[in-house]
Amino acid sequence: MYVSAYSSYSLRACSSGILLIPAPGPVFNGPLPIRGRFYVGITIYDIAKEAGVSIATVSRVFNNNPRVSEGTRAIVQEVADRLGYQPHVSARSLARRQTETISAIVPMLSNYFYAEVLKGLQDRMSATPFDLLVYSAPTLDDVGEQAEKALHRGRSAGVMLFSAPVKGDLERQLQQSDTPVVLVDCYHPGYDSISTDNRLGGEIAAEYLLAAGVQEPAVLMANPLSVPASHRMEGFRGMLERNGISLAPSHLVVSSEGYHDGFNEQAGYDGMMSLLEAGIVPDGVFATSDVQAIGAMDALRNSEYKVPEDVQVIGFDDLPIARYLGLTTLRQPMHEMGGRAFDLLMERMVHPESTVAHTVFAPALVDRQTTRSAIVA
Amino acid sequence: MYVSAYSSYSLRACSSGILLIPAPGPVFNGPLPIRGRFYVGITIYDIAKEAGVSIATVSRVFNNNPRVSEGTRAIVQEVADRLGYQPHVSARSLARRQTETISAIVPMLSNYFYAEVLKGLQDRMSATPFDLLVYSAPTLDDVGEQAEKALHRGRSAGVMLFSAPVKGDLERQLQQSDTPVVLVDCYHPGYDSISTDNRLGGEIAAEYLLAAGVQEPAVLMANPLSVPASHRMEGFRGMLERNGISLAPSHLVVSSEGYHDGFNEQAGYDGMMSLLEAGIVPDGVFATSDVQAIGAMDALRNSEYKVPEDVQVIGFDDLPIARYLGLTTLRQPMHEMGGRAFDLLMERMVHPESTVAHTVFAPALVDRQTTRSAIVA
DNA sequence: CTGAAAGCGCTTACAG
DNA sequence: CTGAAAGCGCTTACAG
Repeated sequence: MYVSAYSSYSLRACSSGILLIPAPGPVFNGPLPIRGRFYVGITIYDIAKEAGVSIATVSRVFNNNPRVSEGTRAIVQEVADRLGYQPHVSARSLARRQTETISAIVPMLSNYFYAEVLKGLQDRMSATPFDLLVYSAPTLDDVGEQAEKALHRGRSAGVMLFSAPVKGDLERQLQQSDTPVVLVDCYHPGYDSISTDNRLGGEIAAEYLLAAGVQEPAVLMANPLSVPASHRMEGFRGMLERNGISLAPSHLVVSSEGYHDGFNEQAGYDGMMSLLEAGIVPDGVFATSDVQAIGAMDALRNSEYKVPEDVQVIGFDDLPIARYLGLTTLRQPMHEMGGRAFDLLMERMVHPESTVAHTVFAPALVDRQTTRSAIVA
Repeated sequence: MYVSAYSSYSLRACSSGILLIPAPGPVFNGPLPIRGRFYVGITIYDIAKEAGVSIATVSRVFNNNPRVSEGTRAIVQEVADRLGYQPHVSARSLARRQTETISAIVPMLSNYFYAEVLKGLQDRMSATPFDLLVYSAPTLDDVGEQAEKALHRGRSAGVMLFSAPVKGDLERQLQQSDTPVVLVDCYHPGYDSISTDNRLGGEIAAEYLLAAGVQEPAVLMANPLSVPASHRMEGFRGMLERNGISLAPSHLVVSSEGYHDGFNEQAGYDGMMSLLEAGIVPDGVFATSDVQAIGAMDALRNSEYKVPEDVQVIGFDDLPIARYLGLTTLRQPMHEMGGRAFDLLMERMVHPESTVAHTVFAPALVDRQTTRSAIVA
């Protein structure tokens, strides 16, 4: 494979006709639209003066307080529009003792599972006044650090914590905070949560592979610190055992990457290669995520094994891409999970004392071409 | 294909051992860790009183003001730690006239290109005190709406606008704002920007396909309102013409989806199918994104065409997944783009009046197995 | 090195 | 329906 190194280049007209401008050197001479980092702009005092009312009245019209006459409301509105007034968010938050932003702490944006869940979240949020702060926490230490920021006083109206084991310091952090929390893809008895039944998913995968004639299954697992990955594996292994087949330690390959890594193509590729290099050729592979399955299939292809003829492969997640790759997998309703997570958070904000609720989705088998049963049927 | 409908279920112990709790109904009886949506917690007044100093002094130690004696600094610190004090972000922003959050307006999180760029951004940001607000703007109207929120007074120290045509209302919005802006994957003479040379990418794709023996190329393009997609296509077509080959209108299929859709697998699939159904079987296909290429390959597979033997395929982006799919493509340095975008924004915040700079990356050809030259070589 | 005071831009009882 | 005033929790000259 050949990769020409990319480079950023400057100071020449490139093929697209865009004039490239180096950091120093005056090229653009038009008026600079940017003035600084300080807030300027007009306040309620400006519009109060202009409209001939008090600031209280101005504030009332912007808060849709009914106790403002139509007349004054109209003139305030007109002045505000003309001057391009907009409330200052920090001042408003401070005075209201309430903020309109919520935070999501996710292991990494470049994990497509999270991208999909966040998409669902955003779609649901778009009809609300809330803004979304996204914190990235690839390692367990990062989770604590980012949680600290997200739970900062006045920072978030609520936080959604993704895929984190809630115990120890993190558990303490959450307990000390008054911010509503919902857990996504993880569990703790004290907090609302939304997840899919990972054990059940593993069980379904095992049943399915068994029915498809697999006799020597292997598991490509992400980092064992990941609770979802562990549950998927345990469900799989348990169902195997209930069918009289045991999962040999040699057939369980675990990613050594950081706590929430191992959910990527490379880990799947490496895991599959390590199996193959050890002379192990399973006839069925359960990967704890779709991307791992994709990596594994690449390893199989490079080693001249055919999927599903030689090796059947099943993933987990059902990313949109899985469909176009013909990947058999267990679907998590990612979009819906994001939307529901937001609903739960709103519910908790409105009723802080209501009973904690856990929503668990059942994963659904999506039968495609990387397994044999589809062919048989 | 069979998909069992997933469902959320409640009130039974599921296989994973998690007790499912319905929304109403008391099951969790432990102490509720959540108390409400209002800020509580201790302020500088509390710690000033406890430490026997003024609030000014407390503030100074938290702002690392050197003019505090070591002794008082130590006691204030101790009291603050003991009481678990943390500054209130809104109060601080208001008083400082400055906020520590920046905003990114992206078409959609579920487009993996953005997920990768944002990852690069986050990685760079993690060493800074800044937080990231993510706005999602799938349609052109949404862009205006979200920009309005992101540019709200006091909202963002800076905003990064992704893939949006900066003209008309949007241009006006930016001009009226004092917030530093950097453009990512788009261009305007008045704002710092970072992008890749899309036309050049198209040209390279054309040259490459031609060299690989393609005689009847086709283009699978995203929505024509997308400037990057248009430039890629134009570069491709131009280079073809310079080589005496013209791109017939029948061989240019354009997605009819919304302004920033068409960058997805389904669009690639549908585009390829429409070609095939019209009896057109190109021997080379340039897709304006990797995911479109993946969709197209699925269509080809379903129609029993072999890649690259019958049809060569080249994508754009070089998502991590492309490598494991053997997809030949043009790489954009997504991670680096995110990091650089942040640097540009910081630079602009510090030097509001400095010359506008445009950074353009040259896309790099990554030669893999969906084209023939790799095999020939 | 430290404190009193004004101010950041809103909201919201409290009177009228 | 409207206004004066206090307050949200900080920061930052200004004095000392």
